Amino acid sequence: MSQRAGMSVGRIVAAALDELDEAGLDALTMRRVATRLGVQLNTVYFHVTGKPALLAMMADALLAGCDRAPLPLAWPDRLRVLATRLHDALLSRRDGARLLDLAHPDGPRGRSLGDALAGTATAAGLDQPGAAAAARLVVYAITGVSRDHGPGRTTGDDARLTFTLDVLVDGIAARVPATAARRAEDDLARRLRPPPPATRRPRGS
Amino acid sequence: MSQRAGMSVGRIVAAALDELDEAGLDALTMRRVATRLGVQLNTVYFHVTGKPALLAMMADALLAGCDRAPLPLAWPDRLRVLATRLHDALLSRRDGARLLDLAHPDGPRGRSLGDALAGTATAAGLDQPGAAAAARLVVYAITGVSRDHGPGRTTGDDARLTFTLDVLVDGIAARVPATAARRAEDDLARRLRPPPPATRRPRGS
DNA sequence: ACCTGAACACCGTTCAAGT
DNA sequence: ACCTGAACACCGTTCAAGT
Repeated sequence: MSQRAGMSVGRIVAAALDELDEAGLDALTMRRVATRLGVQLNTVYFHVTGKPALLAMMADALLAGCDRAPLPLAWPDRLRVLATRLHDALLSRRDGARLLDLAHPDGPRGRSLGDALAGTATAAGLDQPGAAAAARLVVYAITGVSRDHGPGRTTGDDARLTFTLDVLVDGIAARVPATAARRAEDDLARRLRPPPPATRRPRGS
Repeated sequence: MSQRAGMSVGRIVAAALDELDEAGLDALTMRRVATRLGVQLNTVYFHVTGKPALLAMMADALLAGCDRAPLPLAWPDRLRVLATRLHDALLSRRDGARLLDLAHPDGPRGRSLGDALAGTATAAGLDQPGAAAAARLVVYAITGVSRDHGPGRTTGDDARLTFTLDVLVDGIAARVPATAARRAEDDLARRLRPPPPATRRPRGS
């Protein structure tokens, strides 16, 4: 019966994710989270505004690290890696995909991943609204694929992810005007050339 | 206080959809549906298994007619028309997109639309698993676009739908092997030739 | 500031009847 | 068969205190 339970938002979010894994999204309850933490219901409410806020923080936590590790430079590979990491993240917890589109994450990790995706589409040569739409489209597609990915790992599931990524990459590539595509390629080539060469001096001077 | 209220599943689903329009998905309650029908709560439960079943039937009703009216023969146009109709259907009711991915519709209209989309992808030249994946992808994308479509009609919303459809059509086209694409084109050309010519008789007989 | 105990106004679902 | 009335076991959220 200690007065101080040493509670924190971080511990609450972690416990809520564990409860999600065990009980599923439909059975996820503020009371169950409190019970799991060995604490009174209102202790949770002291640290967290309410259930929607908790769900948003859970969704955001799920996306942690999706855009952390080093990414390939070429935009198609980068898009594939980002999308695959999102896919893995959503499958790492039970009902992860349902959680994501129930409470779309405005948190830092969600925005960071969205920015990384939009940046990748920009690198492909899309303009700003196009890149934003492409980033959303990737999230829609991956969330859907993850949601329908049954708990029993069917062999066709990886094929569906691959197919989806192929369609998206080819579709985005086709939306890039020829001039923008060439400029994006030049950008990439310039970044790949190991030492950026100084402006060449005329031979005789 | 009439004993017979003349209740039916159809009236209940219609009332639930009206209640959805007025109150939104979060406030949609079995009791509110009953009240709207001027009937006791358990009258609803007599005709409907439970709330999940009602939501599924609502989602299915939302999809009615998406694949009814005549469709263009060429697969890109057909895909665009089907997807646009789905988009319109999801926007025709408040929280329509959220309803759809909360209770994905196994009902007849949902399957019918899914079959129409898969058939369109098959007409493009995709094999069976590819066509199924493409059909799902279209639904994921349109649902996402519709969900993020704010209640205030922004001018950029139609542009986002167009962009999304462009990416999907181009991406699907790129996934079709060259031989399958030519066969699909031949199929279409054969169907467009107005009178199917009888097998030509040898000149002399 | 941090946590408890108790309550409020709901909710989905079910049970026992009525006609 | 169709509908009512009343209840059960919850739920998210809040209020009034304690230390």
